[in-house]
Amino acid sequence: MSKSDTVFKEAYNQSLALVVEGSVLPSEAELARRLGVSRTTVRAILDAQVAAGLIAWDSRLKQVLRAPRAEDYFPEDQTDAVSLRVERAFMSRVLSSDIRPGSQFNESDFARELGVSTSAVREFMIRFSRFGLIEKQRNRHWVLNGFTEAFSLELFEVREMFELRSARAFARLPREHPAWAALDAIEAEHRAFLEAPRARLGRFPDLDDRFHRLIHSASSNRFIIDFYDVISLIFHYHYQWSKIDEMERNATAVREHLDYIAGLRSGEELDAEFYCRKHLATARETLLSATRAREDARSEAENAAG
Amino acid sequence: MSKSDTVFKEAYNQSLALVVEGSVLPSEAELARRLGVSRTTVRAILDAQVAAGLIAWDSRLKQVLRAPRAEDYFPEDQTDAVSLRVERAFMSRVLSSDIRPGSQFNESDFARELGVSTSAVREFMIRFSRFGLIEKQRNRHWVLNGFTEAFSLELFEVREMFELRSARAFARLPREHPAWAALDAIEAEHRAFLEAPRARLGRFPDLDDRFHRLIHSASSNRFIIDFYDVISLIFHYHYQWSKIDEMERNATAVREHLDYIAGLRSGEELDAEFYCRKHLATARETLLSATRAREDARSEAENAAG
DNA sequence: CATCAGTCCTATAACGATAAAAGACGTAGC
DNA sequence: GCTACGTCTTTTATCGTTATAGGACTGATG
Repeated sequence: MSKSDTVFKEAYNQSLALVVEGSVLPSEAELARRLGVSRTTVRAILDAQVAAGLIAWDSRLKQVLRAPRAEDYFPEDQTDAVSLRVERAFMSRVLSSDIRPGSQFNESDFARELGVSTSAVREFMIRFSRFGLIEKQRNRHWVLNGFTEAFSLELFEVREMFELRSARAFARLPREHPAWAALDAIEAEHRAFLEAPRARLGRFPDLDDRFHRLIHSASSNRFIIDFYDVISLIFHYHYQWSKIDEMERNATAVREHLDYIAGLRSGEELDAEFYCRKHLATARETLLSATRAREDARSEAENAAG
Repeated sequence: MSKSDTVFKEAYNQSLALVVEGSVLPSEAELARRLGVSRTTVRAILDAQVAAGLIAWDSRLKQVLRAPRAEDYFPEDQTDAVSLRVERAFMSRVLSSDIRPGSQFNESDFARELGVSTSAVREFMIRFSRFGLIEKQRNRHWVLNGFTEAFSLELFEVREMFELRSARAFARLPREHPAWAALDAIEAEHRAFLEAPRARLGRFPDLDDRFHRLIHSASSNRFIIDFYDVISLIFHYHYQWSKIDEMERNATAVREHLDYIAGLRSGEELDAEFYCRKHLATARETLLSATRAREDARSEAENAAG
């Protein structure tokens, strides 16, 4: 095989939303813009829609013939890039409790298990090594460091430094800076969350991510902003993994965010700093308790085995 | 082609230092340890030495027949891993003044130019992207951000945060901690430098690197320690590129390091912090002036061309 | 005359293959 | 009984190839 057609499949699925009976599809360039792909891919999608009998396509006229049915969609698992599949498989392995820190990791075994090429795994490992969970010596195997308590502590030490600095920078931004408008919008989303938390269950991680990224962007420092990718990834998988008390944790975080936002708005750097620290301390504890639980589970399993 | 035999060639060249007329080579395992390679590679080296008539090899006896000559060595450019060649070529391109920030970068052209495969370039780019000088959008080309003044400022902002924290942590280390002994050794090297700077010309970058890495290690934080790789790489190529006033700059840095060391030893965190800040300010200025000179050269060239 | 589609070329993502290097295991020699 | 060597297996580094996606150019169309 060669390059996978996940971009095509994902965009094809998205494009079906525009296929409304009796309507006419826009120009290729317009479709390309809306779907976020190139015109080449759009043309491939249109060809496929013709083949499926969804549309009639003659140059400028793209007439919808029938509404899409469930079987017109590509299965979801085929729409993710190989790299994403590798990432997910890898993270679920790292987050699972049976990884001993310092254990070796084999590229080709993992590739075989997932049904992808060794290069795909290899490139993932290289990309992933900046997250501090794996390391390698030249010409030797990769070593899994394990998602340990030490890792969480080190991660949060840097996060605190970076976010405090960013929060202070944010508080100093001139009032006409677009970041304030973005903050207003995010604050509104938070209030909506408080009002109907149940309806928005599972959508907090995304909001959380956007909130913290906005804060970090005020640093205007690519290293600080990039570092948030590490935190973001860890939290992304962490949320998926530990669903206990989700509602309560989210509610706490939302309230802390609102205080934090108020602190930023006050223009008093010390206020911003105070609420920033407070929120980070909570987030730190949440992550640490999960990390400890996993480490306990692992050592217990080892004792039982040994 | 497949995996390159640079490990073999490099180790072969090194092994020739042990080939002294009339002597006998140690065991395979011992050689492997000394050369830092596997026994497999050692055996390949011994085979090659036999083929070159350098030694007679019969099981445990490895009798040297003649001293190595100049032509017994592999040329130096064949002893570097492909990845290292890619790195060097890439850095000299980024550091050269004719890169416009935001310009595109083509994997296959670069691969053809260097005579390596596209995968080699690709893996390098992935590895290198954590240095903040390049970026990519999915399914699109790489973008060179350029080694601009903004880059240097952002780099130093983070460096200051990390090194100050590390220096404070260092000052707090208990006196029996091995880091203090390492610091003693490095201090002695600095004093030797002051006494005979000319004899040690060109060897300061290595000393500088080891000194700062030692400081950073006191943070016990993998993210802080890893970040020093970024700084180290930038400085490595920067030193090679800007040789003006080298002696003077080195002498200043050595004196600042000695003050910094004294500050760490005093046990007063404020002292350590003061001299740390002072040294970092100098380093920052040095890098910035070089960055500005390069940016000026570029815009001048562009004006001349436009 | 701006927007659209047809066509073609180029660059990237992913693959599988191969030689180099690492490493494991058993046996021989001192 | 330890150390060293012979042999074999496993794993990585690097390569070249292929299908997909991006993008540029050009003529057609309203």
